[in-house]
Amino acid sequence: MISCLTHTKYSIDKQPPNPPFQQHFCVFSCPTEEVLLINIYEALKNYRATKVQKMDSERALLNYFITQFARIDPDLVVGHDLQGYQINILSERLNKHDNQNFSKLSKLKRSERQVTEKNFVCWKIELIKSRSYDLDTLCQVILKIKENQRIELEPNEIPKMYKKAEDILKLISFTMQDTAYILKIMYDLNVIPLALEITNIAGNVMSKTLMGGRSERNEFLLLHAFSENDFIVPDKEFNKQETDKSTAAGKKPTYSGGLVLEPKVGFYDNLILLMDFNSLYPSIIQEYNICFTTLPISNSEDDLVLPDRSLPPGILPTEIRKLVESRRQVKKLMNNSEISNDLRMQYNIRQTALKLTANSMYGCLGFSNSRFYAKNLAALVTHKGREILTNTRDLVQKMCYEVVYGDTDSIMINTNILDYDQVIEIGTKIKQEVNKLYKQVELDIEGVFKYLLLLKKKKYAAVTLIRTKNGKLQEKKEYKGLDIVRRDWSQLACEVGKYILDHILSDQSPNDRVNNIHTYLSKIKDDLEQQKVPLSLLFITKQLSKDPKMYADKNSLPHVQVALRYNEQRGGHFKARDTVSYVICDDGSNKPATQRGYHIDELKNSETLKIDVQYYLAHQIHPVVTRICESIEGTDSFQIGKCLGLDTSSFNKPKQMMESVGENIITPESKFQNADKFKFTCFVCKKENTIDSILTNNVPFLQKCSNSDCNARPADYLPHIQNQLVLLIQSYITRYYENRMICEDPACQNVTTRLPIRFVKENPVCTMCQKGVMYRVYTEHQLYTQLTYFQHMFDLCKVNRKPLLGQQVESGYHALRETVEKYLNHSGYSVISLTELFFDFIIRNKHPELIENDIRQPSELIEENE
DNA sequence: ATGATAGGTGACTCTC
DNA sequence: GAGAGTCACCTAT
Repeated sequence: MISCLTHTKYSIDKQPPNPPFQQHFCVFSCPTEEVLLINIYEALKNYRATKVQKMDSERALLNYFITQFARIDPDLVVGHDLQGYQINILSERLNKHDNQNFSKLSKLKRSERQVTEKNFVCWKIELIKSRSYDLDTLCQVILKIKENQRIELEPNEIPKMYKKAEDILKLISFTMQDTAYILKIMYDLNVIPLALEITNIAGNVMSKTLMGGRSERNEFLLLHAFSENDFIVPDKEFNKQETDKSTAAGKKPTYSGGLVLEPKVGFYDNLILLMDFNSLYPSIIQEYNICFTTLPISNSEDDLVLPDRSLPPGILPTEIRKLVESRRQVKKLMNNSEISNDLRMQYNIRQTALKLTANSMYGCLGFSNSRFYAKNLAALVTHKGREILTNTRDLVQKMCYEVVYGDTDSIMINTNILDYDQVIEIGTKIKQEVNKLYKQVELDIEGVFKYLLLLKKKKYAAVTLIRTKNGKLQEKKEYKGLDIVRRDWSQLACEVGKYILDHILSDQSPNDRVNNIHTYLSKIKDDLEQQKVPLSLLFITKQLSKDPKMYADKNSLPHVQVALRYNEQRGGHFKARDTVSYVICDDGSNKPATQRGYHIDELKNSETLKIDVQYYLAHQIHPVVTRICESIEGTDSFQIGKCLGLDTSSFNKPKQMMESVGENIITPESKFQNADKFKFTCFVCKKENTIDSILTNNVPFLQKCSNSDCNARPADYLPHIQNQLVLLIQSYITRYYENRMICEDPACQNVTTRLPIRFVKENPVCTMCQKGVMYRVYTEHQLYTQLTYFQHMFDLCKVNRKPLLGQQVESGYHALRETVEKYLNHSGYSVISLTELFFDFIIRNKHPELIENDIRQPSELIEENE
């Protein structure tokens, strides 16, 4: 069966026509002539939706189609999965019937030497991102049709549809409907206008644009540019690289790329400023005049010499400049409020095409099969990119702002404040400072995060704030790199993960957050066990990177096994670059989960297969949720496993309470509320200065004595202050080593400096009342907090709005901070866990001189402490 | 055959 | 069995 829609006046540079097509037909023949469908002609008489032709044989069907195709003589043919499937079937059937009219269609075959006039839309393009690219999914994603609105038949079901006249009519409807969907998808994506714009920019052949391959477009653009400037272009074969034998998968990078800064992992509820360089690589090429005409070309990554500054702009930078300038002009035209929507759309497509072209220039420099391959140029671009990012980070840090992350062309800055406008102000200041250093490269404010959960390099979630036209702040969630944005995790795992993230990225008490999460997980477990979860949420989708038959080791690759079996048993046609969806089932076997993947049709047609609930709990939901909650207090892998009803016996023990975890959530005010303030006497007036922050009434304490009658500048007698600081710190340390312990029972109040022998769990039992547990009067934690407080107080970077400070004052603070840090670095507290500190207790127990004299039950010592 | 590299994760194999 | 090394996928930029 073949169905076809045609439009004879389609404009490639205008909005899609309405109605979408003018003529239509459907032609079919029955697979076997044994089936006598007496009533089919009768049924067709009443079918008015389209013109239907019933042919007596496949040969006649093909003849009819070819005649119609020749009559229509299309310039553009649109289909879904044409290349590699539909066209192959057509040509195979034509060959089989040795059709004399074959030549009329020969233009279909790319192998023909004759230049093809037909343009086939085969764009696999970057126009959309989708979990899968089968027609059903595309209809849902692009046309927004509902999940079961379109009927998709299993390949093996189709022949059965020819046994009844009413089924044939259904089949005709389905096919016509699909044809209309395909056309609508192409219209909605603006495929042709965009391809036309790109083609006009690059100066290549439009059919090649539609066939994909950026490197050829890039090649044409440069060929035009070089010949206009009277250069001799490189021979097509000149740059041919040795074909890498392991091209399929084992492609190793040949030079270094972008720099990714080590993220300061955690949850932030301050405003975070996101800044990035606009089109960094195109800007670098212009900034440093990187071109084939300004530098020698080599294949060595080490040749990183900049062009002489006196050289005139090269061809490559000039071409990029033209693209960028055109785009700027088109965007200006686009924002004119007086133009029609038609024109605005056209401008928008054009500026998109210009951006895509400018951004693809760098990639082609590093592409080893490009005619303009120049590895050293590509390496120089990325080298400069790394340098710029590093310098920017250092500069921002020098301005006393905390950089928490950055990737290739962006940095995230923790502003430590909550006011949106102030953050924008800071961003503007940073922007000005950075942009002083470059002519072309330009840093800009990209956004402001209200919340940020930073998990790993390239993995984070955030709530962005956007200022709307009426001045209000709008929130928008963003997820980057997390499991929940990947198609190789089931939608169930993604939705559970998203739910939990949304709870973390919201105003809730930490307690409510964790409780909500745990309750939700238990509910999901119940839903899954009671089969309340829709099957479609359980699909796991993976792409075949090569033809399924070409995999050497398919045992651990479920999607490959499913594809092979489906092709073999159910008339499927999975091939290289197709996506395969499968579910993990309990099939009664003991095989590993990787060998229990099944296609949805296999599950539906089987009475023995069941969803493997355990797999989804333990290998889909658990890892996804655990990773998201990694830096959230109050839950961990063990807890999450328990909620999901997993066997937790093999899990790692629950994490030790670490002081550093969640530090970002605690404000300095609450953290240091019990710490002592810093005091020093003025060298001149002898009055005591009490310091609780770096500034008092916006005046730094090193600038002015707190005694208003005293005119001394404390910074002038810095050594005096330093010495007082040292004595103070030493007094705290002495207090810690006094080892004074107090009984928890207020009625007892026993105080001792000797460690009792009897312990209950980790706690020593009071020597006096024999009941209460004893605690240190001054703990290592208190000492550590005290020292950290001083460090914090002398740290200029912790001040949000720094007034202008003199050099002497600034270096004074620096010296005080260093004094504190000398002692802090000596302390093991920040690196040693509490467990090890308790071990320290035990060691002391083995020194008799430290132990109470009245040892009555020495055996307990061994027993308790072993 | 048809821009690039950086990075995380799961599953397997091999080694000690 | 822990760990390193490999492949396969998918994503960020």
